[in-house]
Amino acid sequence: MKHWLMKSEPDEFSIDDLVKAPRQSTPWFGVRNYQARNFMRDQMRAGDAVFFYHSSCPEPGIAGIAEVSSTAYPDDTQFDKKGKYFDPAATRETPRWFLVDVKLVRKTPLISLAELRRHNELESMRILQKGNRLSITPVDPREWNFITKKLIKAAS
DNA sequence: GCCAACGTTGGC
DNA sequence: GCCAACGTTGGC
Repeated sequence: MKHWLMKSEPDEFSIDDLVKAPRQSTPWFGVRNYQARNFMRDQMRAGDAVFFYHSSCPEPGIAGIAEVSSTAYPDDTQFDKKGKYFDPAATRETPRWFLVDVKLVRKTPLISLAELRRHNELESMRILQKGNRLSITPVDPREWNFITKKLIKAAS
């Protein structure tokens, strides 16, 4: 089982939206970056663990734990001519963009970006590197354990 | 709103 | 294949 961090802007889709979603699950639509797509398409498996991260907001940070709940399949929004995720180069026969379903495990107290930066154990996390913009990144198991067993526990 | 960092596009 | 220009991300 792998561990991941997936960013979402809470104005678009927050941890509370996931709590309220049917079956507390959502297709992770709208990813338009090849590296992030490849993680979903090639490496994610049902049962993989996910940090749900709030970005581009007043208090960025980890807002919950989720899990991958499907293998990858084409992102329907690429075919929607009216939508903002439309991709004219994509066809039903050869889709360009893929997604996985993500299901809530539990909402957690917010572990802020500032808090994450405070710990040497996490200094190599992708999310903390300067210039990092990738919306889906792998998380080292040791970092996963540190965050869940130390930070989230202490904040709960 | 600013701006640094990064990814993509397109002319050559 | 190079690289300048452009658009986007995301913290602050």
